[in-house]
Amino acid sequence: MSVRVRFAPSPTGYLHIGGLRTALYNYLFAKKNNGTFVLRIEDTDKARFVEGAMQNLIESLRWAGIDYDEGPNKDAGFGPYIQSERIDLYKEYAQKLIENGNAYYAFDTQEEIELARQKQQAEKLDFKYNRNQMRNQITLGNEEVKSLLESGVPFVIRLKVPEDKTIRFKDIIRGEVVVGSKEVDDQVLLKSDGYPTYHLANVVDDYLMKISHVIRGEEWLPSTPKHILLYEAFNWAPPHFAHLPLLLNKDKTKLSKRQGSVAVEDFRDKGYLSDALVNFVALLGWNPSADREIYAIQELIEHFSLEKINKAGAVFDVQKLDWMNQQYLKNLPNETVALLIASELEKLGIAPQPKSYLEKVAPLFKERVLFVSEIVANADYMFSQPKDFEEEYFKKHWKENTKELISQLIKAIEEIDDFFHSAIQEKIKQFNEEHNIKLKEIIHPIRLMITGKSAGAGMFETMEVLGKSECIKRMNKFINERF
RNA sequence: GGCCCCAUCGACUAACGGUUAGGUCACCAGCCUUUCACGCUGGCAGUAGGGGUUCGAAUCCCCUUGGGGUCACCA
Repeated sequence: MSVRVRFAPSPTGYLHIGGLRTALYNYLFAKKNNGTFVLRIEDTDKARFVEGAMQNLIESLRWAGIDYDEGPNKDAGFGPYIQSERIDLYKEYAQKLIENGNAYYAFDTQEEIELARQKQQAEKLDFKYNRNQMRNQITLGNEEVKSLLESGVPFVIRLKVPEDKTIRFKDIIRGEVVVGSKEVDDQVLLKSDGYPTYHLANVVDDYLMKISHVIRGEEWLPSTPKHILLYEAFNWAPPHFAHLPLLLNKDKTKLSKRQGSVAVEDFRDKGYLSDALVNFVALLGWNPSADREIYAIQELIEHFSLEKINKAGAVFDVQKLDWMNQQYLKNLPNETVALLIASELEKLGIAPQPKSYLEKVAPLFKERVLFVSEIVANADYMFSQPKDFEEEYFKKHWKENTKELISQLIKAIEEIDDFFHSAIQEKIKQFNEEHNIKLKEIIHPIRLMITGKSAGAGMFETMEVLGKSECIKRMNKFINERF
């Protein structure tokens, strides 16, 4: 049997980080098994329609490097992949369940259901739709139903859950799960607006799209018995199930936007690299060996297995993600980092710099920051003359004789022909020997004058990149304006 | 509350009955050093509790406790 999996998000705005992981695991499983990764859009809630949400979702997936084999605009014969375009299909299948006695029409209004709910709550009972007391095909009889239907009153179709039956299914991650049918409500399958509920739509689609493995979040575990019942009602073989542990907030509740960013696009905007995010998220709840942290997507695919997925939820803690981002950033080619710096400059409205220049700036800073944005923020002096000078730094390293030394040093620096860091270093070393001073005594004042800051990349390298005349200009300017 | 799921350092995890319970992030100390980082070395820190089973339990079983999810004409 060929492996076919799907990621089936509801387009309600953005791609949730938990959704990213679900998509990723589906993707990894598909690729590992030479299978097919399907994207299906579950937009059966008209009330929650969000303009552009689907495009946004697809864009986020693409950014993360997760491309779908089948889905919107990529029909391989199982489409359409957008549920709102499949409405007739669900009606047709709901009808089949009516015919084979596994579902029934119901005409209760929202108010009537609410009333029944309150009544049961008053008696301290859990709410369950009582098919023998409500207005439906069972209490009304077929004749009455027929005329109601003809008169055009709104109706829903509900699943007729067997009275007393033990429902069992095997979850790849959790083992066997057993639930009594008493615990399962007569779920609405077809809503009064003619749209299906999730339960009907996902079962029908998974069957029609020949999905072999349903890999989804653990929040679906409690409703899986309903789905099993539906497969049985249709007389279909159910797919394999794997319910993923949840991603958690720091307080261990289900990851939500109340407690921080959860949208993939937010992480992108903050400057996280997609490879780092994917690597990090992959290792939340799954780990191939634990003796290594950094895995390229191809390696994730090679090692992936559903059996090794953890059962317990995983706290989403960005500390390790930040570290991972740094790891990826410092291993990025300079040309790539240069591009990222360029777009960061543009974002801040700073004048663009030549590509060749940025490629020299990149290696100086890429391994000392977590994000590219920090390069621009911390090393602003690489893009314009420093305006502020750290006073503490000045006090600490500027001595009585420093000014006089610098005047002479500038002359020495002017003599350097090939302004490379090695030559600069050599010249300064010579200068130090002549004046009988240590490197420490001169390098900090130089850093201060040229960068204004106490922290930065290697000073000789920094000088090389800035260039001889710029360095001299800055030193003269400092001396002239300061004293 | 009913039902379901879960439980190893602060966080992510490894150990598929036999290990001084390992690694990574974070934290602390040191080294490196022209600052800041990177890097390197070391340290702190965990099997929720109680019963079994077994020669032997983090690992298997039961109970307790704790946490989470879910109970819509939302997905």
